[in-house]
Amino acid sequence: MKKREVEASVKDERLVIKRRDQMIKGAVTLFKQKGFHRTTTREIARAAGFSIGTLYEYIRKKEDILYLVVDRMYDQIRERLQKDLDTNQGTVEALKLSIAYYFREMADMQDEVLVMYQEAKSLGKDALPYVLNKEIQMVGMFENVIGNCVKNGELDLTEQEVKLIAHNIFVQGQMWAFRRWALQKAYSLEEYIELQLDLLFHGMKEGKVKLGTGGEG
Amino acid sequence: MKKREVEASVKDERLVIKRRDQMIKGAVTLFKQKGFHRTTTREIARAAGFSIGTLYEYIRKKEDILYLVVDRMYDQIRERLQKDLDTNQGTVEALKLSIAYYFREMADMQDEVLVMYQEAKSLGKDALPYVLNKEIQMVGMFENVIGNCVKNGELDLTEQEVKLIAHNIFVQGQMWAFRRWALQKAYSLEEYIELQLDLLFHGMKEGKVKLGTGGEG
Amino acid sequence: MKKREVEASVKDERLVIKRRDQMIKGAVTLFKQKGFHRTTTREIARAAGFSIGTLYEYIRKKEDILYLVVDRMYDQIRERLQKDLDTNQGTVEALKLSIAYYFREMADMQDEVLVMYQEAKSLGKDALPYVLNKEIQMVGMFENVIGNCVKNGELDLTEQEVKLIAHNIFVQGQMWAFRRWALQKAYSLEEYIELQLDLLFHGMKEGKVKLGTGGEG
Amino acid sequence: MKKREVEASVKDERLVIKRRDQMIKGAVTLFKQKGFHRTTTREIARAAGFSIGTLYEYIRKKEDILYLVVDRMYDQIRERLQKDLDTNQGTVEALKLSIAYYFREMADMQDEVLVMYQEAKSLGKDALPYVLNKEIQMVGMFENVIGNCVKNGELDLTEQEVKLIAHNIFVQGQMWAFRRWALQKAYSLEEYIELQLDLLFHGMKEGKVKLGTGGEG
DNA sequence: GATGAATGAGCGTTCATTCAT
DNA sequence: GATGAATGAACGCTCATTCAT
Repeated sequence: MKKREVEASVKDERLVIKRRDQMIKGAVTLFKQKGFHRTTTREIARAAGFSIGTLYEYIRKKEDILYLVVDRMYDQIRERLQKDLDTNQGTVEALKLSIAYYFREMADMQDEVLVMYQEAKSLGKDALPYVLNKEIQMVGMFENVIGNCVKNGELDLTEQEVKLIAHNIFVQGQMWAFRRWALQKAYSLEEYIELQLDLLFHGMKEGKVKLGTGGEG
Repeated sequence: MKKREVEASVKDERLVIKRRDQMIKGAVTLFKQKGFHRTTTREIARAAGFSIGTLYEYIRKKEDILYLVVDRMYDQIRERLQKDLDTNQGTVEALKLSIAYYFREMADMQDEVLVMYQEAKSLGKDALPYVLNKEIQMVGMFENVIGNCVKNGELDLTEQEVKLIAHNIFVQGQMWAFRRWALQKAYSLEEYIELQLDLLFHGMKEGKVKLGTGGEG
Repeated sequence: MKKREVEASVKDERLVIKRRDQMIKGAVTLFKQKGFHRTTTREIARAAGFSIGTLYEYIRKKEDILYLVVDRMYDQIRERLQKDLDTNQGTVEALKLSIAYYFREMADMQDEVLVMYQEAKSLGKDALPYVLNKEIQMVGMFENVIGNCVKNGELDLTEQEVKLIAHNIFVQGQMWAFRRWALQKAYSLEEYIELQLDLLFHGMKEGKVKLGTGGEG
Repeated sequence: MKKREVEASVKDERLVIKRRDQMIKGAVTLFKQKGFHRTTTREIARAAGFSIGTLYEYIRKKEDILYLVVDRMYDQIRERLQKDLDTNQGTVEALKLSIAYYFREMADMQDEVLVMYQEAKSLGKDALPYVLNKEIQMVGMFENVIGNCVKNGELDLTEQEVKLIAHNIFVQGQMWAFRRWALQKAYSLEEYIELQLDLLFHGMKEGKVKLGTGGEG
């Protein structure tokens, strides 16, 4: 999918990038604090260090800022993840490390993750698909590494299972952020990672009681 | 936690319930389409079938509507879940049925779940804790049934594991709604349920290749 | 000037009077506290002890209530004043007593006076002249008693002076209320009365320095 | 007491003053006609010659306009008065001129005075004391010049009398405005001034009839 | 005669967006 | 290229008034 371009009146490409950096930096801070809707364009301009007039030289609508912010976030996350997964040799051991790495990255970007998940719906009909596509790509990255383990014979999973596991991992990374109010009281990040990994790989452990005999089979 | 009451000017309790039903029904539809912030009070009134003046006879602030919506959802979900879990005998087999039941219920209330998930943060400082508390209670319900399986000896899990599994189940129920754009293309609901149950109970199945040499055995 | 009638839907005259009494009593209290504009018709109805619907059986517009209230106040003040002045024999001594009496009455009705003076302007084009007429009548009462003193030869004043003195007295009675924030800190009511009387009758007392020769040359 | 500042979004001080001038001018006219509460912000903006949006670039709340209006009036009156009183040599003759000057000024600002007198109570809890303080200062100015006459030996008055006379003068200046409906029919301004001055300095003139003998004892 | 639910015009205020300088 | 004053549509909310019961 082609990158959705945000139009700027200013021609100087270098300047556009610089100003948008300032803009995004300011906007992220504000969105974290008060959300997209409660943040005014004036506030963003001020946080970015220039005037409201200047702001509008680099975007067309307020929503463009949200898009720019979300786009940047995805790129950051994917970039880090990519770098890690590139070194992944397709073993279960490496997979575990990658998942743990991903969980830590997401924990590191908690606020950003929250912004992304709560405000993305405010993106217009043209920007949203583009953003969703980015997420599909990221899930795809996990599908690949898990898929490699299957190819290696280290795991025995159908394609459907692989896909769903990738989604689960992806969501569990976000969970740490969007359920922080519950999870972060009960677990340290490392405990969370260890437990989730264990559950991912082994599921719920059965007790010694025989299940077979009666049940509802 | 005491129920946060939304004040109405109208005294007739029956009428209050009826009008709020209309209101909630209209609001859910609108919130789903455009989110809480983009929905105006006039639109909600119109969707509910009465005037803006009448709307404000039944609430005090726009946010009250969101609270009412979210509160209603939680109550519905919990009520249904409660009813099901009450008949749960604390066996693994029953647990599976309950999880499947929960997944189906959540799928049934997709729109509501989406609203809940994306707009809850717009609730004010007094309503939010109340809502989070409701979620804790619901997660607690799963903790209990899983805990019973542990007591029975059918499952062998620590308390921490039980808690996290409950959270995972809870989130996976929501996932079907908030990741519909990906999941519902790839799976039917029943496939989703079956796969998730399998993963929950058995984790990723290992292949025949020996892993042993290094790792954590 | 004919009494401006406020129309009522209810026919029973007795009831109209009774209900309006309740209404006025409640309204005065509220107007004192928050003024006419900040008081809602619902509040007045509640304070009066009946429903908003009933309120409108006895008036036509909110402004009618203000008129009723102001009208009542004037009647009260005038009635009291009348009673006193009726016994006035037209001597200076009696005039002083009447002025003092009037000052005390106005002090007694401070809140009412404030309402009258701050809200009367909100009366419509038809009610205002009627109310102003009442004030002219009251000022006229003072004009009469002062005029009597002139006729008696106890005072030597032109008609114009009499009229202005009557206005001054009238305003000085109100002053105690509308400048309470300054006067009531500096004087007790009796001090105020004594001082004002002295100034009214003798003006500023000259010192012993000769003034005569001619200007300040 | 520190000046209560009304915040403006616009930075250009010159412009702020200019726009507020327009605003105050328009607002006075409207407040005079219909009072503060019945005047809408849109009307004020229109009367000032700009849009509602622009209006709010120069104030924060509707009440700010009232404050601005009242503040401006006080400043104008005091400034003029100050200028006059500064040249006052503390003689009775000069005092008379100053009072006459003050009466004329107040007559000149009738509309403003009316607004001040009737709407000041609508000022909020923070602006009101500030405004009352201004009035105390103005009354204080009269206290001073009268006090000087006492020091000179031209007048023989206690401190309490001086204070009350100052209040009376102050109120009589306003009277011409707020009782215009009666006074301006009966007197020309100059007549009013002459009569009031005479009454202030000499009180009611006694007739030739002996009062002493017995009175109404 | 009493009620109170319903109405909707109208309020104060905000804020994304424009455009002359 | 930068500025910020100006704009006005649109918002949340209030409340005088009506009218079916």
